[in-house]
Amino acid sequence: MNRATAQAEKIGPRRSVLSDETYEMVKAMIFSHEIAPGQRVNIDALSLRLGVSQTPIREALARLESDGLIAKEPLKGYSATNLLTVKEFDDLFRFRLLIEPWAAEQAAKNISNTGKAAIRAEMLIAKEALKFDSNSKIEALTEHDARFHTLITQLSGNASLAQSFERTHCHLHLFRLFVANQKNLIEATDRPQFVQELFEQYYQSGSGQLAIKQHNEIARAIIGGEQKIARQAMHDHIESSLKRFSPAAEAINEL
Amino acid sequence: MNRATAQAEKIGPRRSVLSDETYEMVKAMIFSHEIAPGQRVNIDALSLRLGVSQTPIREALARLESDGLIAKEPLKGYSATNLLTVKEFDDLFRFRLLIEPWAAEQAAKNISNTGKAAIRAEMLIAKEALKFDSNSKIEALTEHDARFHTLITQLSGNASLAQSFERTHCHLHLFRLFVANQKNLIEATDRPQFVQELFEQYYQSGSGQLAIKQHNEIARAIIGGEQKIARQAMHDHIESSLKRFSPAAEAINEL
DNA sequence: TATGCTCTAATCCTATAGGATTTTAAAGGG
DNA sequence: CCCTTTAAAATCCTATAGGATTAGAGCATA
Repeated sequence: MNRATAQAEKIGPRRSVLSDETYEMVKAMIFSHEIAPGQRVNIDALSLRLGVSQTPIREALARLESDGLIAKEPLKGYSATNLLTVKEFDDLFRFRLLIEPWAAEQAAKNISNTGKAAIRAEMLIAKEALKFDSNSKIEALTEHDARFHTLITQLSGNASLAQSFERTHCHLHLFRLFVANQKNLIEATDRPQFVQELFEQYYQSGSGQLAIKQHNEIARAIIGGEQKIARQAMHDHIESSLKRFSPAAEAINEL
Repeated sequence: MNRATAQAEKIGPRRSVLSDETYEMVKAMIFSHEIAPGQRVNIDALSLRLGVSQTPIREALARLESDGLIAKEPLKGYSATNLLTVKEFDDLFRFRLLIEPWAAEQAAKNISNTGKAAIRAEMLIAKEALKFDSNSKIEALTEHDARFHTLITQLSGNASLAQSFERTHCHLHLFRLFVANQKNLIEATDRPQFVQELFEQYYQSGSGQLAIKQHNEIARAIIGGEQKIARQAMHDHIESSLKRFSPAAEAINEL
């Protein structure tokens, strides 16, 4: 009796296992620079911090290592991977240019009613996100961007491709670049002018609208089943995105 | 003193950590059907079988899950993933057609002397492997194939692409299909004739030579810096490979 | 026969101790 | 003052036992 009662008193039965939750928590910590790039990750400390034992921590870290978010040096320990170098940044976008336009084309080819609904719903969220102010807007837009691109790779119907895109974790990497730049702005106001401009120009005002506009074009093409247009629109969008974020990567690498 | 001596008396200092070795061991067990597709993977049993404690087993399984080789059902346990369905098989090759021809083109563009040497060395190994008999030949050729394609994705210079290819584990999946077919042949000699033919035709006699011939063409083009030819040769090779293996996937799925 | 309960087995998670390795710091010699 | 050697601390990695929770089988009852 009292056992059942005790269980009912909890917020509810645990659905996912502890290691999965831990994985998400640690990923979020990396996302938000609570674990900074390059920083050592102490298992004991994490264990205390998250209130779980070492076992789930280890499983989460093993998965994160497989994802390329955490690096493991045998007998030394784990540490968060560094920010993308310019080369890695470029490779990432080259890779995206290889797979995402094709994904958009296939999505347009195979689009279903549920697919259309999913795209429309996502674009509605984006429209709402534009109304937010500064920081929460950036966060909301980043999340929308991640979901939008993930959705299209899934709608391509190719599981290998979708999984491969997922594992690039490109939005996490881009967001980390953003946070790093932001931190630099706060901590060092005597930075070159161009970093200031970078922040204003590429993250704040016009950039959000531009990305959403491009997303809308892609969405329209896919929903309309126009394969070639969808492909081209996605290609242009990624190239535009590359140009927008490139200075961010370069600025960090020059420090 | 005696500590140094004791260390020297061992076969050598352990380079990699136990969890890494465990990862490779379990992967090999999946590779060879010692852990059959769909079979449950018991942590305790593995722990006894490999002579290591649960901790490294858990880490290895977490990574294998991330690789898509093992599936985890929360609070139920791990199990090896099933063989590729025809759809997954098709997706995988479609994805390879997307990235590998481009990789070959880039490899031709950026080829260095060390790159040339690596390709030549790999093709020499392949030449030797052709001399082996039946089963060991197939194994040697599979391993060569894996190394060859991995090498080219690495020579593309694009880290994202190389990593993405690596994580498809395509050769492991293809080899599992092969083993499954072979097992069927042994255990059920009354299978339709076409499976017999499949085995003879696609795995044994001419197939090895054909793949090596195509590899040689790709190798020549890359070493010669002929981008377009390298691209086309890789494209044709993968399509040829798709046609060769496709019946294997279909035969298994029809069981 | 179908439903509900109990019990067993399996699995996940925790806790803790000890060996192995690296890093840090200090002491001594040049 | 600086460098090398040595010792100690910190950290990682492994091993093992046991509690908590869940899934599934077997059995009783309507």
